[in-house]
Amino acid sequence: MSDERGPNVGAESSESAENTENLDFIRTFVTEDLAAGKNEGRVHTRFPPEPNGYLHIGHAKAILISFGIAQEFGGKFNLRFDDTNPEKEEQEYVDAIMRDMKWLGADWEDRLYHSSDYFDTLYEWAQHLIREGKAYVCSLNGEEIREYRGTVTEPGRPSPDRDRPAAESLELLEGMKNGDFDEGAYTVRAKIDMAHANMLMRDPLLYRIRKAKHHRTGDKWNIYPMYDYAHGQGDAIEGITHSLCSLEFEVHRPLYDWFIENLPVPHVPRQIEFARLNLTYTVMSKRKLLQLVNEGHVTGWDDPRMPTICGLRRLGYTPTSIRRFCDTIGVAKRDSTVDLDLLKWSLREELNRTADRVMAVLRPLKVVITNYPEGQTEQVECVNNPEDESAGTRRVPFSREIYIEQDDFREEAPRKFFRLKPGKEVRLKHAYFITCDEVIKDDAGNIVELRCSYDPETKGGNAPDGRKVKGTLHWVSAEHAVDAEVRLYDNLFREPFPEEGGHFLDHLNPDSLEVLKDAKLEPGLASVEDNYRCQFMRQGYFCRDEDSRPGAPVFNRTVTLKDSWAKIEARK
RNA sequence: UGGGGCGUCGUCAAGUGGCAAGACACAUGGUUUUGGUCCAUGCAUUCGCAGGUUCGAAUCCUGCCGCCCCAACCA
Repeated sequence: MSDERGPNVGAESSESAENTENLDFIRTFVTEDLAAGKNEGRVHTRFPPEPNGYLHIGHAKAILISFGIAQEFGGKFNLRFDDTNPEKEEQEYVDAIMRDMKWLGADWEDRLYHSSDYFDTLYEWAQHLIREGKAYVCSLNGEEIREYRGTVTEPGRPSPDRDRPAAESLELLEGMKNGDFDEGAYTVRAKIDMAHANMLMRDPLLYRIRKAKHHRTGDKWNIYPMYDYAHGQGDAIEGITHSLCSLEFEVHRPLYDWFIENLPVPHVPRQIEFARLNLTYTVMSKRKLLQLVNEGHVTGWDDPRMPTICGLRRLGYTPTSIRRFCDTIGVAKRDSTVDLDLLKWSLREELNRTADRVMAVLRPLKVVITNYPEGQTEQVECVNNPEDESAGTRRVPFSREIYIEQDDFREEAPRKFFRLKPGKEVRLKHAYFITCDEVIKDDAGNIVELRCSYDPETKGGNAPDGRKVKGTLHWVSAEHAVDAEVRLYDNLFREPFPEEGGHFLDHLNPDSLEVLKDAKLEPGLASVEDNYRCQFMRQGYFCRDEDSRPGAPVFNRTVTLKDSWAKIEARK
């Protein structure tokens, strides 16, 4: 009951101490805000994607941080499409983003919003700023604006329109909205400080003229708000308490706060920035991902080699493993690049516990068991998952002719090679011990078949006389095998940092995909559904691809098993 | 260069004045009908560097070094 820490350590204080233990810096801020009584005790976050590309694993981190915090603090989580640039945004992306977020488990319930929902309010607020003398309509063109802005070391100069009377600006704004002017003729700018050390505060743009059709508002608007003028206001309107974003927006925060302070917003949100995710052996920028797709280096956004959510899903990753990964990497402010091995580990960790073990021969080598009765077939009992007894067992046919993996036989093998070699005995998983008696070769000297003999006493894989074998091989009965295509995926890039040292495309891994057309699967695999995940025993975790056709299944290798034999071999 | 950030094991990441958590990776040994899993052990006398304050510093102070972001009518 009582310990030696003294009477002051009550249940309450030790509990709160536990709760603040190991919190990342954002959760610490949220906890402090709650303790200070801010936001009426509410926690409300959001994810604000621009619908101009597909979500990738970096977005998954951001989504899971915002969604996770809302969940942990009993708060709410919104999805808001930041659709302020009609030229780049498309419905296709909107649909894909929602699909991927649902798959990840980030539930926005009925709170789906768009920045474009706020265009009317934003317009009124722009009028408000003009009336207050805090914004004006500027006639400088793009080049001039840049010129007038100055540089990081020199202050800018005021626009000649900076002191345009409010009434005149208001009228011009009305004209901009109505489409009276050409694109580029005018902009609306906040009047802040042309000498500010932060370039973003040098009279930033609120609106530009764009006579583009918007995927939601159609032709209603001829002007569209800039990111900085829309984002924080959207947060305020939705009652977002903690607006979490990546580090590059840190310099935007003074402007974010300026708008909140100078507009009649209903609520004051707080922006907090964290470091975005980088992963070894891949690239994460939308531009580069788009280039990979457009130039045909991959088959599409959902190519299993892509770090996109849909690519990872197709490769065979699970939502749970991605959540686990994001939990493991944590949240901080320092730039970092996470080892791809950690992502792979997250998947293996889950699938080791949950995936069925099945037998599949990727590169078949025929074995004839000469002393096994011709025409006989028997069913052997196989454990589905040694890590989970409740997964049960299944029966797999065994017969005189089987396939084993080419790699599992060597005519000349080192003593450490535990697999099949002439005169040696190994175990066929769940079946019998066999001994290699003869190697059959074609005219070119290629090994085309093995003649082996089995020991009928070893059924199930144990010898009554207690003799042991070092190796256990997976196999598939030739007569019963299901033919399949298997796609062996590897890292898209061969360098851990493809963006360093030359062009990233120069570091593409030419062996990122190997297609095996002649794989042999155990019969049960003929009838599984797309996306079915399992372990191909001794080889890795695989997932049935959507390219599968009746009678012609296709499997993707999601991740290999750890292979310490390969390591030993590689050392030589 | 002006401003804004950041520097703790190979990679992430705790720790915020009391004497370096954890995870991945790696290494070694054991178990094993997956060379998988699992188990055991090892892996930063040191926290970018240099001074200083202190009984005591990764944590406080000073200076320096390095890396990232900002000069789109993109987000």
